[in-house]
Amino acid sequence: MKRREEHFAPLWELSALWETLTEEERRYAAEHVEVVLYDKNELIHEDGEESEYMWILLRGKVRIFKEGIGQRQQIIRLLKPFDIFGYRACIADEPYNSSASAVENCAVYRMSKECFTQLIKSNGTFCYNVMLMMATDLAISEIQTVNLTQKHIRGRLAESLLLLLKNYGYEEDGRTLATLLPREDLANMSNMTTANAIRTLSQFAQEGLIAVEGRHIQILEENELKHISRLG
Amino acid sequence: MKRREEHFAPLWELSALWETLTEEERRYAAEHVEVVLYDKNELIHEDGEESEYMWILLRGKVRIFKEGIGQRQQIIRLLKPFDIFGYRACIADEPYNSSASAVENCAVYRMSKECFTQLIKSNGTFCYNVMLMMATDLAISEIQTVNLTQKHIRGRLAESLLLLLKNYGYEEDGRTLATLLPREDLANMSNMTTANAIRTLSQFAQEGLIAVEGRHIQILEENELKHISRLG
DNA sequence: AATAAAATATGTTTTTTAACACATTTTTTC
DNA sequence: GAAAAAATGTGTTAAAAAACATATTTTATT
Repeated sequence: MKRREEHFAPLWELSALWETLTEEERRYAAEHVEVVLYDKNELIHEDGEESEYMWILLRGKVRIFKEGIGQRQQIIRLLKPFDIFGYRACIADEPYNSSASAVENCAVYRMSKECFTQLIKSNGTFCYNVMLMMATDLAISEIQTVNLTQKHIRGRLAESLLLLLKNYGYEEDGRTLATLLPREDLANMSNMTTANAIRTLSQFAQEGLIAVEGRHIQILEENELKHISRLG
Repeated sequence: MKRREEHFAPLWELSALWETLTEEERRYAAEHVEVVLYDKNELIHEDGEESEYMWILLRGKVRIFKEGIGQRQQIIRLLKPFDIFGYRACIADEPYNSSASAVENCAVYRMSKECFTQLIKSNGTFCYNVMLMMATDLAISEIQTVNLTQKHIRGRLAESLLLLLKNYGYEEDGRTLATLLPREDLANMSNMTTANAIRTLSQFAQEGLIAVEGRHIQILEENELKHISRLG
């Protein structure tokens, strides 16, 4: 658990959300924020743990997940730089409702719960923007529930691949997903066993929809994947 | 579609949420709210439709659901009087993300989107309370995703029965659920086919966990149901 | 009250997916 | 760089749940 200090752009230059802070609030926030580094697969917060911080991802990828029955975990969302997490629990002043871990080596800003809720209370625009973010997360969660419960394996995996594309985009070649996930994570996103994720991925490759080389996945037939995802 | 006017307590006497409005805001809200009556099974709003109102349930029960593949519908939540709905879409200024229909004859207050968002913008405490509500809904949605994807049929049905108990409680006899739902709704809550909901309900009755008489369901072994729900 | 429609109940078959097993490859660790 | 551990790939079997079928009961409609 190395926790070196490092330099990053100030909070208010990261995203539209933090721009809404006043000069005074910026100073206040800067005092209550610190850089933390996490190693690949390191746990950032755990489901059920008392909430103490909210985080802003600076570098790397983070998975938000819940453990279900018999250690099976469901990935709820994957984060990219400047996404925030842990904010729901801070607002509700409840324990975290899910766990977060680093997909790869990560850097984050960590802000104390007190600071975050204070900013929400003092700045209406900021509050409204956080609210909008939560409204988006709620809609996504409800859509995801139906996707995961009603679609078949192929549909669920296609959905996950398209989600990765939407979230992280392509490498410079314009075809290879800019995401290197182990098959187990793909399975945990798609509510299936690892063996079935591997098998279905092979099928997609055989059908020429994707090309697979280790964890590098090329999307060859996006429209066909969309079709499979839509049908179930 | 009968829409008779009827008298109900003013908004601010309904729940803690609306108490936070100032005198002026109460007058403003009262002007933008109207009573609407819905018949059993009548659609209140539909997934994908442009959001125009948020609602406060006054009398009856409402189901919030999403249609998935092949007309299968997933019930996301069931509402009781003074619960609000349609607010997420209004805040995000998006189309509704789910549909709402009356489980039984219902009365609601209907408030225009403009009024609701205006109140949120003008009243910080009110805004924070709405935010708390959304934080709760988000946590419930994420828990529900894992429940519905990872538990087996018996676990999912037990879960739904316990949810009905928690949400609507018992009749005067202290044993019979104060909820008369068709088996199809039970199935749609629990992510299973109607036939399987009926079958599993019969099994539970045979095992002495519940007693069934038409749509009246008595909970006999709450702890055992909790156990089944926990195990999956 | 008669009829039609919808809901409930239950048995059987088929499909889907998890579980298990094991070989092979890749990645970590010392 | 060798050994150990983890991840990938694939076949087989078992379990879970949907689909289908049909009878019966209840509820709605005229």
